[in-house]
Amino acid sequence: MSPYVQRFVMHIGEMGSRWGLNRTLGQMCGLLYVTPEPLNADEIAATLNISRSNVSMGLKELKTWRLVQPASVPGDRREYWTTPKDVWEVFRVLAEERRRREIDPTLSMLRDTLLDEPASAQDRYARERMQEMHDLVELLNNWVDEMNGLPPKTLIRLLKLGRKIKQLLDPRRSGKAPTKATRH
Amino acid sequence: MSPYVQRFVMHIGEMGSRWGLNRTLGQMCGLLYVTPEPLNADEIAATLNISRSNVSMGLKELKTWRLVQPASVPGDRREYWTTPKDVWEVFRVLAEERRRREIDPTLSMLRDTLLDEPASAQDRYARERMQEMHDLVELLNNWVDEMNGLPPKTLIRLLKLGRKIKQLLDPRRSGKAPTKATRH
DNA sequence: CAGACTTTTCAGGAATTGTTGAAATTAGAC
DNA sequence: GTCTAATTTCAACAATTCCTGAAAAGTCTG
Repeated sequence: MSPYVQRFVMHIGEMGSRWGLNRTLGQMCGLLYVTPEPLNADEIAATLNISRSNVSMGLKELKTWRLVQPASVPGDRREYWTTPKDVWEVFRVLAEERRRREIDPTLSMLRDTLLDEPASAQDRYARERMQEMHDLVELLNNWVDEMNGLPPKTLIRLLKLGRKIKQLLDPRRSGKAPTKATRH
Repeated sequence: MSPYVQRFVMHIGEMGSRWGLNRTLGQMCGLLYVTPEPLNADEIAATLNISRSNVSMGLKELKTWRLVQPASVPGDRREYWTTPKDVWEVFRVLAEERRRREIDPTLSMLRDTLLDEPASAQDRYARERMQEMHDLVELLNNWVDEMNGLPPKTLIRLLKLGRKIKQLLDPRRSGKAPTKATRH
């Protein structure tokens, strides 16, 4: 591994732990992402100086993250691995998986709990807070879904617009008919 | 702690570990969020069945996350604590802090590395991948900054629009700001 | 500044998470 | 089917993270 690549791989490894992966998983991802050809497990182990079994377990977990894809090399029985090379794809997958792990369980819990009757003033207060949290999470979730359905080019255009989007939105209440009478 | 509140607090605790906090930190946040009045450290320790010193360390870290605010109770020397009660505020703070911890360091690393000359074909390939990653992160970062500058109401309106925003983008649709004019 | 009360620090132990080599399993070639 | 190479599993060990009680450091009051 050249120093150039190493700097990147080691950094991604360090960040891995902040991203719900761990150092090794991060390093594996980083390495596969910046390596043009797919690598087999032994190559990964040798490059990162970790055991073969660690690589096996790492790949297993990375599969559940959909961050790693098998590739076969003709005439070689071993399995080769790589990551999606389109960074937008990586980002999308990462966002989806993180939502599945970090948001969805909480949304379920909130839904369940909100069905129960609060039994005291304290519970009623708690319920209000939970309702607000639920509504916010759901709003964001839906929005992400909608954005995901957009063609990438449109999405990029939107992102580049940034705050200017406000101008399209504001001057004469435009877009969807406001169902609630907000203000005149 | 009522079962109603307990369910919420325990869940947030479990999720805490997936959110860069840990179980205790999560529980503390959850408890303070759904409790109407600020609590002092002893109350937190007693409610969550953890040691007083653990609470002290937890509060220390939660302060660095800006998730916890001091509140003083007249005639009581002890410090009382709460979280912001506006869930949007919590969300905004959380997003900022996570970016600071999870994104910013990587952006720096990418900038630094991209200044270096790649020395081989492999390095040049790696550089391309890094450049793309850099550009994506920067685009998203800028966009988040822009959105943060928007008044909350506008932001909510945007989020609710979802994919329909696309219609506003399309120039052919109707020259200027395409108003559907459903106003009375 | 003494005394009472509160918060913070920190070294050591507990718990959790990560890593490994050896053994078991799987899959392909013959 | 056997033989061989590749992969996966798993129990034990290692490393890291978390939690605690005891002690130190603050802080307010008179």
